[in-house]
Amino acid sequence: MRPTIYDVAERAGVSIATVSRVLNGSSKAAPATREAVLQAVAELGYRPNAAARSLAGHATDTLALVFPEISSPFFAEIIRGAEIEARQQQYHLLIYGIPEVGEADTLLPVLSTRVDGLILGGHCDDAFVRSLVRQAVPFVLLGRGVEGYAVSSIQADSYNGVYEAVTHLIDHSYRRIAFIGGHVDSPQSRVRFDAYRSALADRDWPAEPGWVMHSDFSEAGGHATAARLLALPQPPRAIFAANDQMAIGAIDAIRAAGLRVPEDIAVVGFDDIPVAAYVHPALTTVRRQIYESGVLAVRLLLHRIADPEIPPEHHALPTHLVVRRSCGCM
Amino acid sequence: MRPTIYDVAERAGVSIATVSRVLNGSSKAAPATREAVLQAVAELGYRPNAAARSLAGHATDTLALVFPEISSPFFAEIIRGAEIEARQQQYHLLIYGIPEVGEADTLLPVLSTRVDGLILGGHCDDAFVRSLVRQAVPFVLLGRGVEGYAVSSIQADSYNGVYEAVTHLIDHSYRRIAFIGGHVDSPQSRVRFDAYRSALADRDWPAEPGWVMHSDFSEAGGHATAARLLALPQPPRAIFAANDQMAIGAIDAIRAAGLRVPEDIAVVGFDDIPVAAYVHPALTTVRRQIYESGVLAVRLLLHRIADPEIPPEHHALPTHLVVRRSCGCM
DNA sequence: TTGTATGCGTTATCAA
DNA sequence: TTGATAACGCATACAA
Repeated sequence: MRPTIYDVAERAGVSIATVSRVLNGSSKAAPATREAVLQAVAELGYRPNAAARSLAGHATDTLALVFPEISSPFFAEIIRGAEIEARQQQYHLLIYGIPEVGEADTLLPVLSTRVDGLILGGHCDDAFVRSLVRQAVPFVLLGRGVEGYAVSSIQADSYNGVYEAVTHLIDHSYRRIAFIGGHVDSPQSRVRFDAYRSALADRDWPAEPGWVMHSDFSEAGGHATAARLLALPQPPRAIFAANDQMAIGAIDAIRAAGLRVPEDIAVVGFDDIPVAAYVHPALTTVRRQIYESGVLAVRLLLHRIADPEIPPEHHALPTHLVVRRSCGCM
Repeated sequence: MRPTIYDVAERAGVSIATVSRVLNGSSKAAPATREAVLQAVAELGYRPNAAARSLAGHATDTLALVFPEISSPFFAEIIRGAEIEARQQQYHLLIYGIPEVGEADTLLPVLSTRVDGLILGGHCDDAFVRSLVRQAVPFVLLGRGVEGYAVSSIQADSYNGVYEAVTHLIDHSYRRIAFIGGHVDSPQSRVRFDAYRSALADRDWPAEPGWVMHSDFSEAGGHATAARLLALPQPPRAIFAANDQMAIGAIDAIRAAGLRVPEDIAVVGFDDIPVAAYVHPALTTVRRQIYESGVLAVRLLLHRIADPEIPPEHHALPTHLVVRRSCGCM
């Protein structure tokens, strides 16, 4: 049987209230008793029971990460950042994948009693976000925002990143620049498309609805979509893909068609996932601070938990183009 | 304020004991009262408090995943499998990264009260494993085994996978086959090296200590190690890397040296991570059931939790060579 | 500064 | 089949 606070109290010759106090530092204890308690704790190897503690103290010291695709390189890196920061802050991290948008609703009731707050990543409908706000569950949005609600959010500055990437292609005189987006309904995908369109418009560059396609953020999706682009009567000379996985898939499709990257078609991605620097040709891409997003999400959430009244913060993390070989400009 | 079991009892006109019973199905309740309780639960939107439940019931319904590198493609995929299976079994999943081997010891005491069991992945010293056994914490080992203890483990059948890969290279007459291992002290790395050596020995194939190097399972590590291999007076004609990330790094190094894959040097990896099929040249690699490992780990752990007395199971999941372009045999 | 006593929301034991 | 009631292990208001 694990030692309880009573065992510690007895051994130290004090009451359990005193033990609790020195362990939580809630109020002063005489140095002597403090020492006695600490020693008893050490000797017994006592660890407070988390359930009892949260039952009495109304805090779980636990956060939840709720994501659509846990295992993509992008989310994996976010998880890493969140986990490290959470641990440093003495918090624990629960993880949930929600392949289906609707599943989040099922999850919430089960979850809500086990966590102090949650980090919501990727897509999920506004109705769900609203219900969270209504239930006063502390949470932050990662990778998306929501209009009209007081919710903290962290996003990459996609607009500027994409604008820079497309402008880079224009500056190197690539005409016929195609765009492969993610899920059509994703707000982030929308922003990136807007940036793409604006970049073209601002330079009076040729634009064509046929050069814009939407996929699903996967390598296979990028491959298939690029293949469709190549089959066009007027195929593109450059492709911007809204994430690196699709870009890598696109490169594969281009080569499979017997063409070369970047000589025949240039490719630019988005994210700068770890493998981007190692594929061939090395991927030119828009770097964003993935790991840092995870860290920041935890910090913002902890702030909100500590003081639910603080005004929401909206962070747009900087992005910048990393020029490698796949765009043919170096 | 969230409704408690008392609110439900009052609304249904029964005692809290009855509410608890119908919710847990522990013993029979009259259909009528059962209905009344369920209705009250629905109307109130009642959800049992997890802390109270585990305090009274001695179960947390939570598992922990303890890994060295959360964000590698390999572990990310394991997490995905474990998360899906855990959720299906109504369990929650905590996640912890332990970059330093020693950190596991610090983690355990904090962890132990919050989970019913844990899944240990990657490296951690035997002393730690022993202490877990001593403390009767239910756990399973993922990706490694431990000698002399009654612990369930799940591993890929690395030996046969590597043997098949190296034999494949031999069959295609590649002489001078190099081996890039992971951390020298990793048991898995050792097994893979043994398979490599045996494959060569069984065919009386040239072997050379200089062709064996150890790295760290990362792309950068694979790159650096391959570069050292290329600088040898007698550089290898083929490289087997103990995971795909190192293989991808190695390909990059080979190209950086002005050589071609597979024409000048063939490369084979291990794992078959999702991106392996999309890099160039597409990576020939030993596929193992990563996702399935995660699922199986949860199942074995749950068995062990349900009955700590069951004998440990050791699973060696099948592997097989997936021939793509990087080995030059197709 | 320290101790007593109560409550947190369940499950489980025992009677009824 | 149901209902009191005692744990479960801790935090904390209140007393001393």
